[in-house]
Amino acid sequence: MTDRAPARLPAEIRQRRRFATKAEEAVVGLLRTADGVQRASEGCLGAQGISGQQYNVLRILRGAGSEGLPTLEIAERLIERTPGITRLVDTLERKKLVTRERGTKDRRVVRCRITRAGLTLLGALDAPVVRAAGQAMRGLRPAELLRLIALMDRVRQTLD
Amino acid sequence: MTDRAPARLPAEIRQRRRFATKAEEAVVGLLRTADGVQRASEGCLGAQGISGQQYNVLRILRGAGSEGLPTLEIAERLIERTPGITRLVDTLERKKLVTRERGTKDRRVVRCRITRAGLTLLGALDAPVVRAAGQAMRGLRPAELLRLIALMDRVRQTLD
DNA sequence: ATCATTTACTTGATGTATCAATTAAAGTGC
DNA sequence: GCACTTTAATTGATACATCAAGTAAATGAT
Repeated sequence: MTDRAPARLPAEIRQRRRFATKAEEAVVGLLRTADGVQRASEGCLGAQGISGQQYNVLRILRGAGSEGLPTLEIAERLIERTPGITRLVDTLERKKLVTRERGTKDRRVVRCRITRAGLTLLGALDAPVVRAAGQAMRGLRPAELLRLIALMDRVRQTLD
Repeated sequence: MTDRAPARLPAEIRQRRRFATKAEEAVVGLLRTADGVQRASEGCLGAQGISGQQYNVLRILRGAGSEGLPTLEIAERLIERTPGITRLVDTLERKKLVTRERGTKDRRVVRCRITRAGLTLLGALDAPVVRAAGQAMRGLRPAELLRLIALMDRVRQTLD
């Protein structure tokens, strides 16, 4: 028995290599990081009893102003795409956070608007959400944050 | 009327600014990018009739080898955390892709193992998944890919 | 003018996720 | 040995997501 023969392998590398390629490692890293960041940054929404998707719909409608937006345009702007936009807006309407009315010119479109109550709710969340985002990203210095943003923008440009 | 007074603002900036901070922009970018990349890279799973979470459980169990893993250890290693690990494994057991047996030493733990069928299924997915990841990340050059991975690792280190 | 197509949403069926509460076994203190 | 806590996993209630199919209005083609 010579000492050139490795006695035992560390237990962690029984999987020959965790990722076949760097692209795969990046994909997993992205999903993992997004899950953690989402958890960290959406924690403060629970206090107001709305989900992340509902919050994003409200933000989109606030951004759209008093003209509101057709239902499917909200879906297009959402962070996570969903075929369930109708029921998502249903929920917000039940909570009196948005209103809907069928268009007069084109009677197929349903225009959604945020209510006063919706604006108030969003107002109460603005500061906590910004604070939570800052916390979630505290591991990076400003320049690194910019680099991360730029890299992800580039990834998205080639998607679809 | 001097030309120093701006005549009108572009319509897009009726929302004073889209993000209050760069951290918030990064958080939204992360969620958006992850959603798109997930869609792109998990598309190939549909062919085998399993979800991304199910696929990840199978990969974890393949990595664990023949000893398998206790149910909750799978949950800890998952990309996206879930309280629904029991039912996730239920589904895989129904599909005959994993087996479960209660431990003899500690009768609380349930040890999960991947079956031959599970390994075969994973084997059929390995190449498509790597290919899809490469496609999803084709917007970045190798050095940029490494930088993205490193930045996200740093973000995760400060989470929780 | 009529019919086919597209667009904008809605609905039904089914599956998956999430939270809180529960069971059962193991460890801990005395 | 007996209560007390912790750990591992399961279950029930309810919400949310997803897919396929459907409705109704508008648009386009002949």
